[in-house]
Amino acid sequence: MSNPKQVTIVEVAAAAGVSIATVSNVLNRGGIRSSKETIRKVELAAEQLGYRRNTNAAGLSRNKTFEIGLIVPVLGGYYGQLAEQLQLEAHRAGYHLSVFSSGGFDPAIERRNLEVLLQRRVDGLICHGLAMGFESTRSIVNSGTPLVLINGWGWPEDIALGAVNLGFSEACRQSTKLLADRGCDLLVYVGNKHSKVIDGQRRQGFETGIAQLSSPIPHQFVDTKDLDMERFLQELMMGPAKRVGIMAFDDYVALRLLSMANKLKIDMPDRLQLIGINNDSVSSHAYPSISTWDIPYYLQANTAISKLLHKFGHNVATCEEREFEVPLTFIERETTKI
Amino acid sequence: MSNPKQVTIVEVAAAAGVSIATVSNVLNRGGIRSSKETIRKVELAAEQLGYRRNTNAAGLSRNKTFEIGLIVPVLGGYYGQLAEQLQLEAHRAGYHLSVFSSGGFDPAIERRNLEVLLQRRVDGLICHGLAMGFESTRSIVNSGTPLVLINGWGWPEDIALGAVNLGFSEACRQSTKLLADRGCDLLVYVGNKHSKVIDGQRRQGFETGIAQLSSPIPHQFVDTKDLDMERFLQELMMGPAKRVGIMAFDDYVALRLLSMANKLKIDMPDRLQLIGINNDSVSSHAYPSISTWDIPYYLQANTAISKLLHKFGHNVATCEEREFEVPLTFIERETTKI
DNA sequence: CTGTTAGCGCATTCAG
DNA sequence: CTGAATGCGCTAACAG
Repeated sequence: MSNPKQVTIVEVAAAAGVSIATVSNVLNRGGIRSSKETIRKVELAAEQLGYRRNTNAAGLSRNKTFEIGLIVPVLGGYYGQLAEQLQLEAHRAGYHLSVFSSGGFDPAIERRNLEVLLQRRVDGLICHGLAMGFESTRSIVNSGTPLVLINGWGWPEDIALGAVNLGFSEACRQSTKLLADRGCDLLVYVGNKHSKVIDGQRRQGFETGIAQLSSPIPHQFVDTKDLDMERFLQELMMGPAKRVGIMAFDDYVALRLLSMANKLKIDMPDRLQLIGINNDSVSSHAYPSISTWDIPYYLQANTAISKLLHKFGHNVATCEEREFEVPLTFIERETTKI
Repeated sequence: MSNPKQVTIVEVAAAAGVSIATVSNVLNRGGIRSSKETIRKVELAAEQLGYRRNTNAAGLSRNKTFEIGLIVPVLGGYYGQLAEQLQLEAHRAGYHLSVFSSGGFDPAIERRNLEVLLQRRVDGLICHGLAMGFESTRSIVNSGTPLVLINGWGWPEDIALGAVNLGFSEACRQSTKLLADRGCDLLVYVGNKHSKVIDGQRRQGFETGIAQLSSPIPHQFVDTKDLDMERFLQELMMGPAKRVGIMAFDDYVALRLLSMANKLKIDMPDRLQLIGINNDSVSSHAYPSISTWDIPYYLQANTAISKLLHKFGHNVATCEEREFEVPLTFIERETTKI
């Protein structure tokens, strides 16, 4: 017995001198109206007794919890921003959002949290960058709970309702063009294979961009993990390239490159140009400030929630496509401006 | 009717040819043992039918949810790290943690989330930097749900079980000494009044430190909000001080100062020294890298959860003090090393 | 309009 | 060891 017994509608009913059904009616403002008098009495009694509805009981009774579960890899940066926005959108629709972290792509934790959410009978699920594979996910989530993926490319229809994906690929594609236009004669993508699928999208966009260049430019791929940044930049500067353009995995990777460039006194943007992704606050506060791609959190969150609401039967406009791609917008700052 | 009807113990019982009570027993590994044979039958049936326990119903029935609610001002940086750690500790104790954000100290959102959590009958609550005042909080949380505060100084006993606070004050106090030792002849605290109570702690520690200096050093207070950093740093450099020591509100503020200093080509650490707080990843990746105070997340999370567990009746060691202060540890980096 | 009743899914006595 | 019965707090018909 954890809590010292909370007030229930039974007590409120007694205090107000009405039946529990009446209490339930007035307190939830259902279709049924009550007389002014009873409303007053009930509200007063509820107020005085400090009544607080037990939503678990309510959910049990009507088989609907008005809860949406969210699982993100980590509570910070881009994921955190998204979560905030999702919470807002959920609230707007009368739901609440419970946020869980998979502890940095840990499949075990992710799985546990998924299980917890399902056991809570959440009405819907939003998952970002599922670390588990198709099969694993399917076996867990086949209960009929609607699932919307964020940044989930090519997931089977029987698992997820749909997905809202960020246009990383396109952003990276355009970045190569942009860096080429700015006069870069060597292009490099500094990835992060830790975030497997997202890294894949970015890399692919970069490759596509390279292939579409009007005049070919040498390029290379490296990964943050096995990279000695200092040595890497030094060699770049001693190489034949007059101006190197780097597409960084995200703003944090960009910041690290930028810091090292500062240390090596590399002239930015003359000898080195840099583009990040996310428009994290660090990108604008760094010196020089980092050009980056901004994420339309509102659009992202709104479409994700809308997909769920639609499934719930709410009458909302929602895109038909299963995989909706939201475009990023370029924010030009000092690392590329010439 | 949101979900297309989930499997219940009734069906499992039928399939296994036993009663629901038996199912409940074997599935929850309660005190009561069952025969090997029934265990097998039940587990098989549950497995095949894809049974998943409805924790809401279970919670309703035993008046215990094994859920802990967490409210943080924002899902990112320090707060995010803490949330991750709290989730871990909660898991370890057999609870799960639902994370909510108050959307950046928004009292309305905070209040709504608190209410939601209370209505869900969470077993316990952990709140970080409550935006609402004493009275407001008391009126909401007086239901008997145990509440532990993080960074809540001087809260009345009838509201919160206790608090675990970070030693910001002490860290700032020591920082002044340190900057003085490094030869700074002007000390300034760049605060952030947006985070009222935390800013207060830091400022106070800074003041104390100043007062305790063996030989007095001129000092000043400014606030991030109404500060033109460029002009501010320029004037500092043109002033009489040979070496300025800045205690920044946190690593992000420090990064902004550092970036501006880089832009103005101010020599760090010779003419300007800088200390941040939080040991955020940016502090180590900036150039020059930022000296800062590291937060013992594990200790923080562990004591917070322990306080709750203790209240729940679990037999755990827990500190007696109502307000437990966890000390920060200094990480020296290039902005102060000479 | 208001009260009565029958569940929601599960845990928990208390008899067999 | 197992099962029938009761209740957790609330909602949803359905009667009055």
